[in-house]
Amino acid sequence: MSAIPLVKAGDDAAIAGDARGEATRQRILDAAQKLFSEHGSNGVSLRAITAEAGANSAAANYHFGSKSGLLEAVFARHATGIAEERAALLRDCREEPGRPPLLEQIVRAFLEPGMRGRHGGEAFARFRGRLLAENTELTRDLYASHFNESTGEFLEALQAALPDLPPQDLHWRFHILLGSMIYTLANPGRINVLSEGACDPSDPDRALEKLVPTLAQMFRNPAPADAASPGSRSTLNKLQA
Amino acid sequence: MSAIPLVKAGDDAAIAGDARGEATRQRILDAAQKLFSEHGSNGVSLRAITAEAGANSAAANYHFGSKSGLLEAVFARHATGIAEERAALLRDCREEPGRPPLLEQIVRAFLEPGMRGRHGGEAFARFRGRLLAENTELTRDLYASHFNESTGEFLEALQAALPDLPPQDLHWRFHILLGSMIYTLANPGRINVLSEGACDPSDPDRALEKLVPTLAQMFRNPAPADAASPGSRSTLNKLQA
DNA sequence: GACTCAATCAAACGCTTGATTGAATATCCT
DNA sequence: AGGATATTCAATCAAGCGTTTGATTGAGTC
Repeated sequence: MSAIPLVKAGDDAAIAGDARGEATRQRILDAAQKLFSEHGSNGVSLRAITAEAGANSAAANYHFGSKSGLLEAVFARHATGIAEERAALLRDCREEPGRPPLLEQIVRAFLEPGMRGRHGGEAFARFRGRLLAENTELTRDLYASHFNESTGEFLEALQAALPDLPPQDLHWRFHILLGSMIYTLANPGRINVLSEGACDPSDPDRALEKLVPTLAQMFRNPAPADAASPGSRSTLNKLQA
Repeated sequence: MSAIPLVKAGDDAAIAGDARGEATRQRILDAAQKLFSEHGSNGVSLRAITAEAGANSAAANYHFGSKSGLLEAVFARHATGIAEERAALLRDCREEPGRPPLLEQIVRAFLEPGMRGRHGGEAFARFRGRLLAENTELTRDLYASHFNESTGEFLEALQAALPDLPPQDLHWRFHILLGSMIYTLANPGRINVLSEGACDPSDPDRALEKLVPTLAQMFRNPAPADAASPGSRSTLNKLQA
């Protein structure tokens, strides 16, 4: 009894488990994903999660070993699918019959799998956004182990499509892409009162429609002259001190 | 001992407060800013903060009333200065002798005050990033009350500089600007293993050097043809800035 | 020298946290 | 059917949480 009944990431164990156990397991994952995405992993108690899932308070520890084990499980449940779909879409870009892949295609191949469709949908998207913001060692490891490989492929594809863009600029523009994606994902419902409905990040389709062409075009812009703002810089610096 | 002018037996405890009290107050603010920015407001205990500050465990509640009171105080300490400097820099853009202000100037006027210089420097920047990610009602109110006004002015200035850009696109591009700024701020030390030093968000000067021209250029791009999603390829041919 | 009062302190309050236990119960296999 | 296994349950644990308390300090005022 005192031994660890923890069901490891083993898929066969999940299949072998009876229907009742698997059902509450999924309900706990759903509840955790929802509450984690709303309040962050530190803002929610295991009790609140199991209550939301209609399970006993000990159920989370039984099924996932610990709170961080539950967090890992919530992440892993959909992250793999996203990475795989990204890779598949990127492959489709390359195999396009004629010319080199369009930037819009590449950008969309990166953004779309994580922003809509299956793979948890909006709930998992917000969950990832929150997690990325927390930026603990655990979350960094989770992201790295699930996404680093496919992200590297996208960087290569972008560089191949933009041979004249210095790698440094390429990385910064990808940084901007990541930031705006995460900022979009993290927005629950709505944020920006100022936009008065003009910009609604909570609608994934609309967000993609706007982000993809804008970001693709941003990638396409030529690298700015490096000493781009010497004039404006000095005028601005005057005011300092 | 002291030459303090007669302090009316009044309520201004802050003025009447002796040097000892004000010093620990500041130490607590510094410690809270640091620890909040590293672990989020839910990830740090008041005890850890007061310990870091070298103060008694009750000191935080004494000086700030509650944990959220402390959070508000940390935020308010520098937020006002940032908003004011932003507004001042934006005014300078408008009063530029010659022609309409450059987009680069406007973008820099928005980004620079919050990313370097005084106003708390990197520590406060990370603090804001973390806070924005938490997105509670409190943090949303804090941001709205301190930044909404000046942000609105920037939106107006950008729209004036880009009269042909539809407001909707304007707001989405500003959304991208915000997202990349916050993503940059939130990065403590380092994140992206993939960039191998090509993109180091923890260096504010370097980040500004890259973000300002890239984002300004993004604003300057013409609005993409609106039928974006059905034929994501048809939008390409048009632009080759 | 008596008095005031912001500031500090050690100690405790009531409560929630993540985790564990052992008994009770459902499910599967032969 | 029956024994093994997997799951649920109520109860409990130590630890940590934010906050409150009453006493103490020490500089400033009368």
